[in-house]
Amino acid sequence: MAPQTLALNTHKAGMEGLDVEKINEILQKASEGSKFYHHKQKCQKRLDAKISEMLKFKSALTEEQIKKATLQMDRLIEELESSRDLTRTIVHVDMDMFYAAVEMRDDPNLRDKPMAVGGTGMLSTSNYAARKFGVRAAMPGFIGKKLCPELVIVPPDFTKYKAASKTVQEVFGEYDPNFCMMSLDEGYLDITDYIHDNGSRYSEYSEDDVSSENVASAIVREMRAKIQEKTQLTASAGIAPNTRLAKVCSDMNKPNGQFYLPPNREKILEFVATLPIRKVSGIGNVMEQQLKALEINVCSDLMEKRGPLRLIFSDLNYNHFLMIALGISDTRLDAWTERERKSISTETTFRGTNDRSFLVKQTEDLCRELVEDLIQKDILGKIFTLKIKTTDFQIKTRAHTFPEATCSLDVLMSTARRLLQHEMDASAQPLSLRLIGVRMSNLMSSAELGPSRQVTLTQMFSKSLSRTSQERKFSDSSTSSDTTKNLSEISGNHTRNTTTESKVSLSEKSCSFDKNNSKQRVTNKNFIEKFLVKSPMKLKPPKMKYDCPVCFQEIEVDSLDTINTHVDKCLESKTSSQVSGSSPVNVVPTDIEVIDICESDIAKHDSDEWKCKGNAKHVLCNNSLRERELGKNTKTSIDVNTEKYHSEGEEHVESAREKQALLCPVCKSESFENELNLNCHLDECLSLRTINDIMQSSTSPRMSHTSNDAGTSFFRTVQNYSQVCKPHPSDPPRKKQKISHNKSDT
DNA sequence: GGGCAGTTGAGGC
DNA sequence: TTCCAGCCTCAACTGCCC
Ligand SMILES: Cc1cn([C@H]2C[C@H](O)[C@@H](COP(=O)(O)OP(=O)(O)OP(=O)(O)O)O2)c(=O)[nH]c1=O
Ligand SMILES: [Mg+2]
Repeated sequence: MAPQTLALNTHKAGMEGLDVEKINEILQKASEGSKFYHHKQKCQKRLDAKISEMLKFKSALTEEQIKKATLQMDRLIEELESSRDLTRTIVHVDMDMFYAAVEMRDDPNLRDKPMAVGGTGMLSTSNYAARKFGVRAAMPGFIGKKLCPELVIVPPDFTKYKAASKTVQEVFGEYDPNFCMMSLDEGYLDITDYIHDNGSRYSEYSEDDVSSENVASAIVREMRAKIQEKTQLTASAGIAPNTRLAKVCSDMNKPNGQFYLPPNREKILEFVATLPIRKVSGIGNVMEQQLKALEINVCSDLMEKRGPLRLIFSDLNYNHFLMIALGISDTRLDAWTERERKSISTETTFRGTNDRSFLVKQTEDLCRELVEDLIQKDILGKIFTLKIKTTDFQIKTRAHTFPEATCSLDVLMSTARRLLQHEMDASAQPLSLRLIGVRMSNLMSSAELGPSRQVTLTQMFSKSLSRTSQERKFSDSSTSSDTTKNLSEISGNHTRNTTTESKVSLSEKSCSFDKNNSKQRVTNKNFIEKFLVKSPMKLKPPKMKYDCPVCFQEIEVDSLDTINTHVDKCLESKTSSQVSGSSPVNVVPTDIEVIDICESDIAKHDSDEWKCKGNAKHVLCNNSLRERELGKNTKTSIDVNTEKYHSEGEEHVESAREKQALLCPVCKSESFENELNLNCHLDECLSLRTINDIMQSSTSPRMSHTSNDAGTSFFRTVQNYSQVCKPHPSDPPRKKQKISHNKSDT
C-alpha cells in the first residue's frame, strides 16, 4: 500500500523529530488484515487511479495550451494582487492540546504522563508527551497503546471543555467583540481596531513596521497570558494580515507560542515560498497526494505550475491555489461571525451486526436524541438523512425531504425506519452495519416558520379563510391554542443561551413528543384527521400554496373550490388506479410502511397538536436538561411531564375548533359541527380501498441512484475562466478542492 | 438550463 | 481477545421536473 494510506501525519504540531520509520511499522502491523485496512487500501487504489489519469491528462497537454492557461492565470493574479488588503491585523488563537490540557489541569497525576483523551475506539487528542510516541488525534486508542504502552486514556468531558472555551471567549471579547470561534478551542480576532484605540499603551514608538510588530505581538502576548491566567491553559497564536496566514502562523510556534507575519507583500511571498502545501487549511490527504504527483510540494510550486493547474482542476480550485500561492485570503470576519448552523446530527458506532431489531432500536434511539437536540435548540428541519456505515466501512446516506419543517419524533422515527428498512430490503446479503447516524438539515427556527403562516384545513374550511394573516394572528392569540405565545410564558423564565446565538426565537411551534409512539392502527378516520383536518397551508393571499394531502403536490389555491376540485380529482385518480389487495385499512397489520405514510408524510401537518405538545416538550426538555446537569434521572421527568402537557394540548385543540362549521372535502355537500361527525361521514364517503391504495402508493422513498464513482476521473474542458473566485463566507478557513475532470474536454 | 433532491467525498476539529 | 469517532461544512455530481 502507498505509504500515505495509514502512515503517520507529521504535519501537525508536536510531530517533529520522532522515529517515523518505527512508528509506521507499528501502525502497519496493527492494521494489517483488518477491515479498516482493506477499506483504506481500496480508497488508496481509487485515488492512485485518479492520479494516474490526471498525469496522463497532463502529459497530453500541449505547450500551447499550457502557455495560454498560464497567461490566463497571470491575468487572475493581477486581479488578485490589486485586491490585496494588508490593512487588517488578524489573529488566530488555538489552544494547545485542548482536551488533553484541560484534563491535565484537572488531574495533576496526568501531567508528566503520556496521555490522550478519547476511548479505546478513538482518540480525540493527545498531550505532547504522547505525541513523542506518535500518538495523535484520530488514532484508535488500542493503536495508541501499541505505540506507547504507558499511555493513559481519559474519557472526554465536554462540559469542562465548553466551560474553558467560554472563559477563553471572554478574553477574546476584550480585544475584538466580533471575534469568530471556529471550534471550542480556536478563534479568529481582528485586532485592527483594538490596536488603533489602545496601541499606544503597548508601545511608545512610532508606526513603522517594526513597532507594529511590537504592538501586535505585545497585545497577543497579553491576551495569551490572560487566557492562561484565567484557565491555566496555554494557547498559541498567529498574527498576520489575513485569516489563512494567521491560521498557519498559529501553528508555527506551538505549543504556547506565537508568530508574527508582517503585512508586507515580499515577506508574505517569502513565507509562503517554503510553506508545505499540507500546512494550509483545506489541503488534506487527498489533495496533497494529487499535488505531490504534480511535483507541487510547497505553496510557491502552485505559482510555478499554475498553467497545468488551471487545465486540470476546477475554476474554484485553481483560484484557490493562486490565492494560497499569493498569500491572499479573507481580511474581514464579518461574514464568518454570522454563520448559522446548517445541520444537526447524532451518530453511533457499535460492533458490526446484521441484527435487524438491534439496528432498528439504535435508529429509534438516535431519533430520540436528535429530536431532543432539535427541541432544545428550538429548531425544525426539512431534510432528514439516515447515515449508515457497513462493516466494511462503506458509508451511505439516505435522505428524505419533508413538505414542511418538522421536529416531530413520530415523523422522524417512521422516516428513519422506512429508510433503514429500504436499505435492508435492498441489500443482497443481510445488511451488516457498524454505524448509524441521523441528521436534520435545512433548518429553521420555529419562529422563522411563523405561526401565523401555518393553518389547518379545519381553519381553512371555516370562515377564517377570508381573514388576513394578521387578523388571524390576533384572533388566534386570543384562543387557548395560542400559537404566538412564546415558550417562556408557558414554561416560566427558563434560561436561554443568548451569548453566541444572537437569533433568539422562542418556540411557537414545535412538535409532539412520543405521542402514540407505539405502533398504531391506521384507520380511515385517522387518515381523514391527519390528512385533511390538520393539513397546514401557507397563507399567502391572494394565491396560496398548499400541499395536497392526497398527492402531496403543491397546488396553488385561491378558493376553497380549487382545493376541493383538486382533492376530488386526486381521490378519483387514486381510486381508479390499481389496488393491491383489499384488506380493510383498519385491520392492516401495524406495518412500518403503513405507519410511514400516516406519520412521516402527514403527521407533520398536525400543527395544532404541535403547538401545544411541542411547547410542552420544549418545557420538559429544558427541564430534563437541567436535571441532567444536576445528575437526576431525565427519563422520568420526561414521561411525567409529557403526560401532563399532552392532555392540556388536546384541550386547546378542541376548544379552538369547537365552533367551526366543516365541509366535506369529498362530496362538498355536507357541513358538520365537529371533526368527529365529519370523520364519520368521510368514512363512508371514501372507500377503504382508496385509502389503502393511496397509502401504498406513497410509501416508497424517493431516491436518486447516482453512480457517483469518484474512481473514474474525467477532465474538465479547457475554458476561459477569468472571474475571481469569491470565497464562500460561510466557509472561512478551508476550501475544499476536488479535481473535476470532464472527459468531454479532452 | 435552472433549481431541487439526493448521494458521495474531502476536509476540519 | 478485539479494536479505527462524532460532530460539522462545503463542493461536485446525477437525475428529474418545469
Ligand atoms: C484533530 C481533532 C481534534 N479534536 C478535538 C480534540 C482537540 O483537543 C480539539 C482541538 O483540536 P486541535 O486544535 O486540532 O488539536 P489540539 O488542540 O488537541 O492540539 P494542538 O496543540 O495541536 O492544537 O478538538 C477531535 O475531537 N478530533 C480530531 O480529529
Ligand atoms: Mg488546538
